[in-house]
Amino acid sequence: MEPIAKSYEPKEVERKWYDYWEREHLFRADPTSSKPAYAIVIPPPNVTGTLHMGHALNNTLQDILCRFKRMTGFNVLWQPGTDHAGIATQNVVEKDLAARGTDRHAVGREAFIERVWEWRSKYGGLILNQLKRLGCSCDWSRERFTMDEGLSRAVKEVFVRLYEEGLVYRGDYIINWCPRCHTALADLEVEHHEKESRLYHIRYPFESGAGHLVVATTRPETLLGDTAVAVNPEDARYAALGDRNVLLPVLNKPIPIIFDTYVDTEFGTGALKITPAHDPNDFEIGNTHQLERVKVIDENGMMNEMAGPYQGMDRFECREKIVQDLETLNLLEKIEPYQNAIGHCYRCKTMIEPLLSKQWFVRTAPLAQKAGEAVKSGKTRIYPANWEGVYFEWMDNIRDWCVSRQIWWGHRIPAWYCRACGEVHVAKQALQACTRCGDEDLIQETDVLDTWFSSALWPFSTLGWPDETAELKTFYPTAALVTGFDILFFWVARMMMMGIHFMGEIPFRDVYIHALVRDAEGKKMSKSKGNVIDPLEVMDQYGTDAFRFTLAALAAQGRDIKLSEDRILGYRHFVNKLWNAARFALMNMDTAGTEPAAAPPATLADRWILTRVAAVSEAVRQAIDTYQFNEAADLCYQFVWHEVCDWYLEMAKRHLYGKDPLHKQATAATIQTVLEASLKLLHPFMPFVTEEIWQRMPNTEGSIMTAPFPGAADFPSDDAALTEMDILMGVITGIRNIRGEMNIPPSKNVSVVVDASQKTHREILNRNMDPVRVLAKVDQASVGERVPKPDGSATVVFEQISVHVLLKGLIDFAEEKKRIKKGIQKLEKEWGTAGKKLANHGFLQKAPPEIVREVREKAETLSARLSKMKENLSLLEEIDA
RNA sequence: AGGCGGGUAGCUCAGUGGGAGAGCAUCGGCCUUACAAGCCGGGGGUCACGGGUUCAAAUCCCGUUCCGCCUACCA
Repeated sequence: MEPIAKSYEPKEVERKWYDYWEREHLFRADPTSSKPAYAIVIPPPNVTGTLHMGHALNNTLQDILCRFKRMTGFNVLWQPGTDHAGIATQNVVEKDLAARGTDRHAVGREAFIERVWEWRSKYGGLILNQLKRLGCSCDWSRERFTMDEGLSRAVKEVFVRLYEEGLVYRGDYIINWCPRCHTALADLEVEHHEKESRLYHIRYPFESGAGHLVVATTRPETLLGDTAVAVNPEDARYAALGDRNVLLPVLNKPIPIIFDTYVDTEFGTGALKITPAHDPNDFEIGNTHQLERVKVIDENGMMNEMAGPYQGMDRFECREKIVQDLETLNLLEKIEPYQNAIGHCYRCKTMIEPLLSKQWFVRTAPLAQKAGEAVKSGKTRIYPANWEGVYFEWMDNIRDWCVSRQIWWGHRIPAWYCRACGEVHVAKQALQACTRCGDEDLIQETDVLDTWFSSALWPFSTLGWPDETAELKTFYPTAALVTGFDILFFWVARMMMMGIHFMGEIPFRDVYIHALVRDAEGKKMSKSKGNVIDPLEVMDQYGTDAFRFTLAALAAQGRDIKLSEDRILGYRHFVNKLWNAARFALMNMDTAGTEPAAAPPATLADRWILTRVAAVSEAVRQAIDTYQFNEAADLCYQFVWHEVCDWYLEMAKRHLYGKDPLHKQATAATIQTVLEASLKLLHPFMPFVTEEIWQRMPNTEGSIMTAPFPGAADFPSDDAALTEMDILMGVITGIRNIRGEMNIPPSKNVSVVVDASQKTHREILNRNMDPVRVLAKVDQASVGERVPKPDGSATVVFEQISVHVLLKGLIDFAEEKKRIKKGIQKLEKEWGTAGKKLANHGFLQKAPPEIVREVREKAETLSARLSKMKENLSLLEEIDA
């Protein structure tokens, strides 16, 4: 292996180790393993997709979980794959056709679908390769696609079974129609945007006699399809109307006035025009009153033959014209500005047209009830828990799911119609003949299923269902699902419903909902806003490990992530820090040898760092297990940088550079232990750099991926070392503080006199004066009891220890007095609050005893420190005087 | 309209009953043989505002305000 470079260069390293992991089959799951199973199914990215920040975060978190679980002894399956993304993919290929001057209708259905498959085989793997760059440890040998043979079989099976159970039906309903995509959309696929709009007050003349009824509407063009006007039976204004008719303006068609409590007397004029074929509420009212349904707008958003003189006009054009005509007829009372939320297609942003149409639906209520219960009972837990409320809200108010789509790319609905008798057959395969009339002329339904129908089966369809496979047995239910909240309803809720219904068991035990990645201003990243940060560019610039670590460190629960490049830069520095720590360690292991020393590590630093690594390992395990990725990342960061590098390695240098071979070896062995542990702790976050270093280390075997994750039991813990080290750090920091404030250059050594009133403190310091000398740049040092403050010294007080730094000729008395006064002020404030508490009877009586004891001890320490500092101050003042 | 989340240092954010923290930025000192992508030290906060509960509140409750998001069939 080539000599270790001064700074970490991610590019080649990343490719090298990813290839190695794949070559060694380290991502492979084993359905026959005796280890406990841990499975995650990937939220399948669209085949049309390219990696964006959302994917990067989502998959980084999953990879952290998978790598962590492998290292803690689980048989891990991370199931990868892609989604066929019906409308999105069809749009892409259609755009391509348009560029060639043709369209799908000219090409024909079969040839078109063939083209989509071609497109998919050419570009569909793009995002998966990008996931590999991110380091994702998916079991690629099990890659699935929602349209592949096995999954298509599962889709058919589910559809047919639901139909047989009466949970799938076909019927005439108002659906959301996208006139551009030419398909029905589920309620969820409609985005509502607040729009400046107008409320038109239109006069509907009475059929008989004079006068009119004024109706308020935002959509005057739909009046052509009105089949009634409704008022509230409680509304005194209209009580006398009886069963009169009004005349539909322009068309002069008589329509009845009906009474329905749905009508809000407060809104508009209290009279509501009813258009059952073009409004979901009107449709419902039309049903109860058995009104005729008159469709006046067609699938292209154009007025049809029922629209009389307006036939052939676009719906918006018609609106303008009809308003003009109403004005001419003196039937327009007024126009008010109005704001309302209007539905748009989530794919193409075209305004939705509610349209009466024959569609396939899934009856969701019975499925939703069980899916709700599974979370209520805690069988599936949602993290963070506040999403449970959102989940319940949706499950409790669920409406039937319109699953048919009038597009070509997708699972064609397995239903056949008999041309002769009209019988509908739902079956897994085409029938030879109609079972009712025996006719052989059967035609298959042309609609396909909503993309989310197949995604809803993902946790079991990918494992081989409906066959009873070893995979299903081992990995279902899966352990965790990691996803963004934006698809909580689209996907998570539906997987719950389908999983429980068909597997008889929840699809996953935990659902972890992570944040959305926004730009540095907190705006949603979008191409149109131009504020998109491309994860691939970030990886190029900063390295994948730094990027992944940033995402993890920012992934606090319950808050969106504002991604700023500063943070990524900061964590790149951390990667480099780790790299250099390893470089240092490796250089010294070379010279010290790597066999564990004969004598156990005896220095305070060794005992301390091993105790710390034990505690940190445990804390990191806990944090990852509870999805606190930011906590885990931060623990690693603080530990590696500020404990291992800043303190331990600095203290270890003395032995490494010293002449005692035994100490040298013991220290090298501890460094090896601590470095190995650090690498393993960081591996789930930074897979590449940790593997690179791991492979360079002596005495490591195989990949770090298969190394056991550190735990508390792996290291000797020694609580005394923690308190001793606290003392030592306090003294060193104190001296450094004085040096800094007094502007003593690092090249200049100082002498110190330590006055410690406690015997244990004196012992600790006497045993560890060498590290103090090195780390605080001290030449002469002595420790004593009740040592008088030397002339020309600056003093820092820590616990009950005074450290006098001799600064003959260097000291600026005014500065020193200022410094001490500042310190006294700070302490007095703290002492004040502690004293207040202790003077409070309520506190002494009601606070837990250990808290009271803590405060009391603190007050004592503070007061001892304070008196020492004041003593110092008065000494200084004497000298000054 | 309803619901949810947020307001903590200049910036980005942790912290959810007992010591206000991190990273970046900033200021001062350092080319100390792992690392200047570094080392040492300093400064900086009325924890949005008002009330309440509690011995004790950034943390729990109520209200106000600002920001963001989600859901919704008042035309």
